[in-house]
Amino acid sequence: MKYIEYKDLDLVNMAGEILSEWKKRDIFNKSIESREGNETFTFYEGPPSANGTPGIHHVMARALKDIFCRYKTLKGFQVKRKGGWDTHGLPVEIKVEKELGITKDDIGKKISIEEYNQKCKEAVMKFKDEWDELTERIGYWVDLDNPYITFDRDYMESLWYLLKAFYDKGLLYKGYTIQPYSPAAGTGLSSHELNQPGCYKMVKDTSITAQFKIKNTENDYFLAWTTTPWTLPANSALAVGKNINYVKVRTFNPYTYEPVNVILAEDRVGAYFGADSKDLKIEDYQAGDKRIPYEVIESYKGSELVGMTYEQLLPYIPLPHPAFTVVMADYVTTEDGTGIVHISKTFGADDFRVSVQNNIPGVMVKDDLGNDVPIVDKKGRFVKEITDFAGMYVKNYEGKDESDPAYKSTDVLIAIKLKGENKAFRVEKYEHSYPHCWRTDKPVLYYPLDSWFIKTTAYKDRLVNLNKTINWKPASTGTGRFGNWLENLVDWNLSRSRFWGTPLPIWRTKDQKEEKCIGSMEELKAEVEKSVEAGFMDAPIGDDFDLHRPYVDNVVLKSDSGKQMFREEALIDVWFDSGAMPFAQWHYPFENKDIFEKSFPADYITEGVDQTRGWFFTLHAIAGMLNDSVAFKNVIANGLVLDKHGNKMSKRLGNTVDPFKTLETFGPDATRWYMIANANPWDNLKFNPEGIQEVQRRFFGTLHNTYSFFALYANLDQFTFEDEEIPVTKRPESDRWIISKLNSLVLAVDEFLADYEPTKACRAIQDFVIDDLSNWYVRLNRKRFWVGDYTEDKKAAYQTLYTCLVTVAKLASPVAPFYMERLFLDLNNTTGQEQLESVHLGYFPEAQPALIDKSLEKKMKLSQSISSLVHSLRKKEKIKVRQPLARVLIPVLDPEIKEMIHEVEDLIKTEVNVKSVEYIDDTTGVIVKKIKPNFRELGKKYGSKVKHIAAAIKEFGQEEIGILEKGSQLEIHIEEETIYLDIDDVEILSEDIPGWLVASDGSLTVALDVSITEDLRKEGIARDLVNRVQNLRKDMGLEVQDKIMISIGKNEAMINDALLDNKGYICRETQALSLDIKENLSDGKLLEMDELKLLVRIDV
RNA sequence: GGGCUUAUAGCUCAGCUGGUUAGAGCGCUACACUGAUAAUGUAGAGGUCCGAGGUUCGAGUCCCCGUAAGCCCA
Repeated sequence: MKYIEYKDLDLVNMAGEILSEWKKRDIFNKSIESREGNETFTFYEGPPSANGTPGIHHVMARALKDIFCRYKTLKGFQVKRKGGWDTHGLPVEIKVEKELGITKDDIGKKISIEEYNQKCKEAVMKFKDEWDELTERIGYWVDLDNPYITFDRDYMESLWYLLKAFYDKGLLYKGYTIQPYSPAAGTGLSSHELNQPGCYKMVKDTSITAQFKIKNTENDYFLAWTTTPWTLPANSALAVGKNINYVKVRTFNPYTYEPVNVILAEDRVGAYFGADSKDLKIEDYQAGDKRIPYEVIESYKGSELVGMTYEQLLPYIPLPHPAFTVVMADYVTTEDGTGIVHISKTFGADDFRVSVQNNIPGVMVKDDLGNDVPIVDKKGRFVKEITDFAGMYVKNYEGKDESDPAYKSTDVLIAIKLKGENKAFRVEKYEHSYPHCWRTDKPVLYYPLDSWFIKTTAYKDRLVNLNKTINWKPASTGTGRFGNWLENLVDWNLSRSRFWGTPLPIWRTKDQKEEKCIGSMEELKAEVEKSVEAGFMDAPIGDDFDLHRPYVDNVVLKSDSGKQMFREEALIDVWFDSGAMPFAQWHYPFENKDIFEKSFPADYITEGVDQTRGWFFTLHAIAGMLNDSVAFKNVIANGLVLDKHGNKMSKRLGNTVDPFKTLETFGPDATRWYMIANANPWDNLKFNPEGIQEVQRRFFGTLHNTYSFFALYANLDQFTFEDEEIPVTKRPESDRWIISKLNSLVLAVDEFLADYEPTKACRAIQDFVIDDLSNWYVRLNRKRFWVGDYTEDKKAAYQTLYTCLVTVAKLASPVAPFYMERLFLDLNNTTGQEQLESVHLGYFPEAQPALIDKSLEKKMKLSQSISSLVHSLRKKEKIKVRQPLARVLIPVLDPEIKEMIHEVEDLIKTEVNVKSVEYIDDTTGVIVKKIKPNFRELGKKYGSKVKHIAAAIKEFGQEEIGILEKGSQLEIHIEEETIYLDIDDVEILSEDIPGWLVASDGSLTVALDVSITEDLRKEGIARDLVNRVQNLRKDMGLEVQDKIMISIGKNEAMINDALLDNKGYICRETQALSLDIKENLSDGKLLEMDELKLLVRIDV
């Protein structure tokens, strides 16, 4: 059987062929089945949403998932990977709304919820086929046949189970958050609705800078500015910035003319006090003066103000301490206002958050049912407790004519009241952008709305600690982005008021006094039966009951006291869906308990860094709170894929890359390799197709060339690895070297992949293939493959190269699964070395440390450096490599180095075509040495004196160097101090050999003898001839193994001698049976070699 | 506004715990090689290591303040 020889490398078609082979032979399943009973490695697939087409970044993400699953499979683990689809949520709904040309309001009116949800269900899998195709074509092995789907009843039942588990632990509660709310429409608005064009409008509002009197002072006030004066009755705290500087200013209130001391940010003084008032004297002030004097009398850091208390501004509803305290908030700026921010817990999202963090209560009143409600009702009116303004709309929701001169907004009325009470420092109209309801065009309020929460804060410390056990790649995402997020955790708002999602399984009585949380289908059925008995429902529900809206909404349950219970309207956050996948993908705990237990937590997950607070968090929170465990042990948070200029890809800019086209052009392997090798996956990737091309040419091209080289000659020699393997120790030095390098590579790649460093692994493989294997080993050993008989040496060469290629195929197979499969099969199918039908069913190569010879690697490095230096000298002297030279001289001071070079002498000699390598040591006395300070050593010993010592060392001549080399100490004087230097404090290098042509690199120096003797010249001519004959052979279209006869026209004696002296060599090299010099050669070809002309004829 | 990341040659990236000439590949220029040949070798040009300060005998590397870009959150 022969190795397949290829014309050229077609990575695209090759991948297609491999793909159909895999399918035909069911290789993916075999890669799992063949590991049955082995230790498992658990991977969780972060479910994509198939309602859009996949992009190029999905290639990156999927490659990253695939690489480690394949690697672990090679390491013997059983790696099951269940695919999944994320199907619920807002993006789906919005897309459907758009398609149907409806808005949220129309749902339940123009279209029934039932129909609408049906549309969503259809839409969400719209592009599933494209996704599946991409997954397959990039070689991402994942079980697409049995995926988990978040809208499945079983999946949702697991979600209900989990929600009930939270509920039973007392971790699921109803509270409120501050959300955009439209009193005119009587509904909350999502951020998506707020982002509709035209929602934000410039409006002129009355803004007030209010004076908050500091407790236990005569007339000291904090100044805080607001553009929503109607929230001032709800003020319960003031916020300052940590690093902002504040000052106390002595001045007068412009409305009451009373003397006041006001505190505000230093940077804002200019905005409140005119420069023209600067020179005025406090004492000269007369009540009513237009210009008011001021004087800065004290200054504070923001942190110094924290904890100070003040009197309630509008004391309608008293509150206990710590209300009316100064707190710190990160969002305070000095761009406008006073640098002190008024906080009303019930009417601002930031305010609410800061209040919760500081235990500040909100200003609230009791409603008829005894529940806490804000001081503005749902219609936008002040409640009766706000006596002065009771029943007044906080904004103009009743449609009053604002152009009427008598019209006064509530904000203005509040301003008037404050002015009168010496509580307003400034009142002015302020134009700013403010959101409006897209339905009613009326201003939006930020308003507390009911929400269901998971009390994540109760487990904050545990979640923080569990996170510390997770191996994050990169680490900073774990400690920084994710860690900080956990440190500042707030309760998880689960509620979404939408239609297409998992309904919250909680039923309540009308009076809100009784409630029930349902955790399974069985439980629901049982409760419904009770309800049917009680006459609340007509019929029981079956096993096929759909848990979606509107069906669950129609379920009315019976409370313990016999009352009707209705479902709380909320759907849950879709992130709960995906975060629950470790449980729900197995329909846990209703089925597959054992599978779940074996596959929890995950060993590895990876998604984009944008998932940090999405999937990564919800996985972590659910697992941490319910199972007291991490959900994943290792995680790669990969970066973005940008266009080649570093811009974000977007449809609008038209710089997106079609993954299918990319795969069609470059094939999956080069694409994957490029994406992983070019930059660490957690860095953003500047995607440039030219980069893939380079990978294709440089890495895959070189590897393929190496294989082709091997295949060509191995086929000629019929090498199929049938013979005994020659012990590595018995192989030539260069074989042992590349085998040593190969084993070092195996260790390195294993280590990198185990450490989730795919980029380093790729680069190591790449360097090995290109530099070590192709450019050095193969180049140096070419002759062994094509000259002479099938000797032991040749066998060793084949075996060595084969081992290198097959090992590279295995090492690189996780990243380039198609090409490496091809390479492996092409090799292994011929030799039958391993009983494997796929490289992916095999095992990761075992490194044999005994075969790693670091000193040999070092030797080879030396020979490479020396060769490179000689090449550069030849080049300088314009002596081509074909011309043999007599000798290279290498000055060596270190006998160890000398010994090492000596061992690779032969290599050097062939590589640079010289007859001998000679060493010059000290004894010859011709070497000029150079001395350099060893800063690392000197720094340790002498610290600040290093500079002076270095200067002294620079002055040293050969004599001082000699002293140190003998092992004696050298005494030098630095600033009246005597310092004894020894050999370790310096580096001694040979620099020059007078009268020779030298080149040096670091500590290596070589000299080349460039004199060409007659013998050398003759040999050069012979080599030249070989070269020309080879060209002729090629021109004649001869095969490598074809034999020829050479005839040459007679020439001058020297040339004839040159040819005859080297006849054996010439014949051997050119596969010639004879070489004759003929007196009269008529029909030869005239060859020009430098200044020579030869008439040559070749006969087959 | 906050958190995190990134910034080194025209481009893509290395640069370990600080050590004195900052590297590689691609690209460019020149030359060589010519049975791996749409390959390969050698050499050259190309750097205020984003900016300003600081620590240190010594900073691309450590600290601080900025600038720009990106992501997430407000």
